[in-house]
Amino acid sequence: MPVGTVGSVKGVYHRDLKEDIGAEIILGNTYHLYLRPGLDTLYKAGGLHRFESWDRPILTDSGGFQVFSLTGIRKLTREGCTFQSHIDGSRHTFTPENNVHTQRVIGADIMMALDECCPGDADHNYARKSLDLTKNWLERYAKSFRESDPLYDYQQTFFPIIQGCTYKDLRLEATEHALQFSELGIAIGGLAVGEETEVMYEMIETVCPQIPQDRARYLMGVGTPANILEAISRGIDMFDCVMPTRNGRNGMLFTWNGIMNMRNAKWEQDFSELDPSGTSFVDHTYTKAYLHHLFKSGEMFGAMLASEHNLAFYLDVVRQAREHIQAGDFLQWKDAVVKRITQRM
RNA sequence: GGGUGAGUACCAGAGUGGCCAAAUGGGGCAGACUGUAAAUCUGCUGGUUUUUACCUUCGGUGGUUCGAAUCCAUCCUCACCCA
Repeated sequence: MPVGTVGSVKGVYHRDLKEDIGAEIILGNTYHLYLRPGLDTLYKAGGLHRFESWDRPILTDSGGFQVFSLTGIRKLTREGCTFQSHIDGSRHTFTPENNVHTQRVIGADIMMALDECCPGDADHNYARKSLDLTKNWLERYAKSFRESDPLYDYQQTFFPIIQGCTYKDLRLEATEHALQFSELGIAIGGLAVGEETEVMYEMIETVCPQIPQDRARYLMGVGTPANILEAISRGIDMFDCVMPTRNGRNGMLFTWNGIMNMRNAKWEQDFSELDPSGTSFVDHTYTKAYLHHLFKSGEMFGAMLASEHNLAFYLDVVRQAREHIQAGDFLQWKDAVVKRITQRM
């Protein structure tokens, strides 16, 4: 299984799309499909034949997180969630049922269940109710999935999402429930949403041992390169995150030697190559001073180069993680590099 | 030579007797960003001090006043107009 990214599918219709999916469909654009050694054959056996021939499978999110970030213009009910477009105020509704349909239409290889992303600082009572809603939606989603067929000539699978906020009892309950609907993989959601990083790691440690080894574990929305390595050490296989592109656009570069804020004055006269240990062509084609200049000047090209670099770096991180797992020295390697990559340059 | 207008912090530009260390932009310096309403947002930007506070600033000098970036006199500089 090659490590790869799904390119941006935001606003881009699948080449075989059979229905107009409408403009309200919002999809993330940086899925980092790191997969631990040993899972490769699983995917081939799972009937997702495109995984064999195409190293860039499509993964679509349900929109559950968008709804989470829409506080103020959303309404959650048992039926689903209604929200207003920030563009024209029009109302839209996500239900587990129409969400399955949408992701069928897009033709994602991996579809994500519709869930409620519970805030990291929610109390147990709220988290309890939130989890009940997510469980109800998951059951309906699974039913709708079973009763519908792919619209294209390949199989699709969906990942249920484990919620439960920062409460171990809820996380365990959610894991047991979600596993009933897990075919090839399962996701952990509702983390990195306000809680302490250590708490996030605790939740991963709580959940992962409950998941069978042959199931891919996808940690949604995480995170920094260090977060990713720590999560891998706790059993996670897949990630996605806006961080490489968003932070890149805002001038932050992640490298093996630490984090650079390209807007900082210290780079103004630094004509060394962008990242000597980088794997992207931009790392050896442009200088730190040039990128600094682009950001200070507000040139879009700076954001483009930074995104390119960060995506390449993220992929390098997970590729090397795989190699060290295979070599048997992952933990030792991880502890050494985490120190380096988290320092400020 | 005559006339009019203007000189405010790095830049532009408000302010026209006390609530002014001086609005607002820009620039500068830093920070944030984790299933993308995000090429975004936040803070600082005369000096000393942790804050209160105090000190030095609004072209120069000298006045008026309890108090001046603001009023008066004068000088300097710039812009425009007339000759």
